[in-house]
Amino acid sequence: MTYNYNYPRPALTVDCIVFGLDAELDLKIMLIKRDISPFQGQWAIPGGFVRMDETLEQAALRELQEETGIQDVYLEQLYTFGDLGRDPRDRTVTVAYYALINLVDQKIQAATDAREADWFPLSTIPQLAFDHNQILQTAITRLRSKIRYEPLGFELLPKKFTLSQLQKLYETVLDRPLDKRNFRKKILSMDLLIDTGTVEQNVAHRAAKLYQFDENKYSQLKRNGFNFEI
Amino acid sequence: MTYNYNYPRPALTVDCIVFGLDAELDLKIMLIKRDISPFQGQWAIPGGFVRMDETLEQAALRELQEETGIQDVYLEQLYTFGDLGRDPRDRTVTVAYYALINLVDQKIQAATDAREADWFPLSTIPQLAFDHNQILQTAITRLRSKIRYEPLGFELLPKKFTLSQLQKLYETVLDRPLDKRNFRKKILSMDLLIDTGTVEQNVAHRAAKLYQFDENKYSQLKRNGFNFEI
DNA sequence: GCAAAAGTGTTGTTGGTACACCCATGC
DNA sequence: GCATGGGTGTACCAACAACACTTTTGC
Repeated sequence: MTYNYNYPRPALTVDCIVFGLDAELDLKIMLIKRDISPFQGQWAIPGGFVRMDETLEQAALRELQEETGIQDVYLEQLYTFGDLGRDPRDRTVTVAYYALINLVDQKIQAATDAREADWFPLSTIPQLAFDHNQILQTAITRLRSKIRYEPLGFELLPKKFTLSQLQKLYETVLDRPLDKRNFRKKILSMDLLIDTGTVEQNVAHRAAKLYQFDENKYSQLKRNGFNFEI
Repeated sequence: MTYNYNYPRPALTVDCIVFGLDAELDLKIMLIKRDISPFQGQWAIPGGFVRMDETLEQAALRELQEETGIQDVYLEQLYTFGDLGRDPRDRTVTVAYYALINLVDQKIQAATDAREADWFPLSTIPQLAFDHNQILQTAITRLRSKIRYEPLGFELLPKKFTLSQLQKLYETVLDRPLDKRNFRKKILSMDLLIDTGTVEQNVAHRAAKLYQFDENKYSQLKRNGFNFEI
């Protein structure tokens, strides 16, 4: 077909699944209570319209900043949803992203612009506005498969973390137990963790070593064909 | 932010990378010569505007049908591109898809609506309109990684194929040689190929057995946690 | 001294890789 | 009979899985 700019256009939004890992290593997502119709009073994931002068990623980052105060976050495009009935008022296509953050490092205040917002554990997600439950499901599936071959886990943990925390995170996301010795052997053999020389504080048992992910080394190895894998 | 439907909207298109495998097992993509501005006379991938009454996937299928005559094709969403300068005339966001077909089975006529269209081997892709080279690069990367853990290869081959054809396809896409005995051992051990009992015809050497991919068995195994992998 | 989590090696099994020759067919 | 690709097995090695006890620390 030929280009013709006078056809009616679908509305275009971005929406964002924000995964946050709390101090107890529980994985949560941020939801916002809608204060207007449609789906007034229902929970939804943060998002909003794409402006003419910003890229899709810029729009997602801006909405996150405006609605949740989140900044400097790992963000990745997830999928674009465009089914006909997904917005009851208008034809709306949304480009979904997902973000990964650590709730201890960032101290996100859930509600910044007076709207109600909160973190929900994955086990207690209510019915969401629009097709947001479907978007969430897609995000969980993506996270679950991608964390096995990309070092996404370190985006969810604090900068310095113990091997047990890392293992527990993988067990949470992959939803199955992992053998402690084998896990440590595998992770340490990749030689991508820097021993910070410090240990965790204020624990009622032997203090664990704190490690940091070596991003520089990883991106160098990756260029040479190395594949991260758990 | 609140919903407001009166903001100006970006134009929304779908574009599609069509991978086709020819009789010589060369991987090609379909390009169409643009007959209007912008990028008039340059090659581009098929695509066009999303209508208000069709989903994104329906739009991609319709454009493929209109511009290339292709029907009944494996189609998957690739990525959504929305950089500001990608269309010189207007803000345009495109949802890119990729399709996989076999050129022998389907006998695609490249040009159906009088416009010039042709199949290009990946080694001789010209400079394309818009950001279509970038989209193509993304599609090649996706195909290369996904063919290793999803049975995409069978979408590119004819329904009945020999093990050598399958191996050559994998060598083409992965861009490295594979060991014949190990490849056969691996593939046959998954027990997903049906021996059709027939052999290829008119070859000047020992005729190879023809196999078919067992889709039913695969989707059943997949539900039980089986992972295809080459 | 006890509770709680950190840390550490070995063995058996499985799957990957490397590798070379005979077979069937058409001409 | 020769050229062409089809088809087959074994041996070595690396990675994975299973598994239990000692160490450190705070109380």
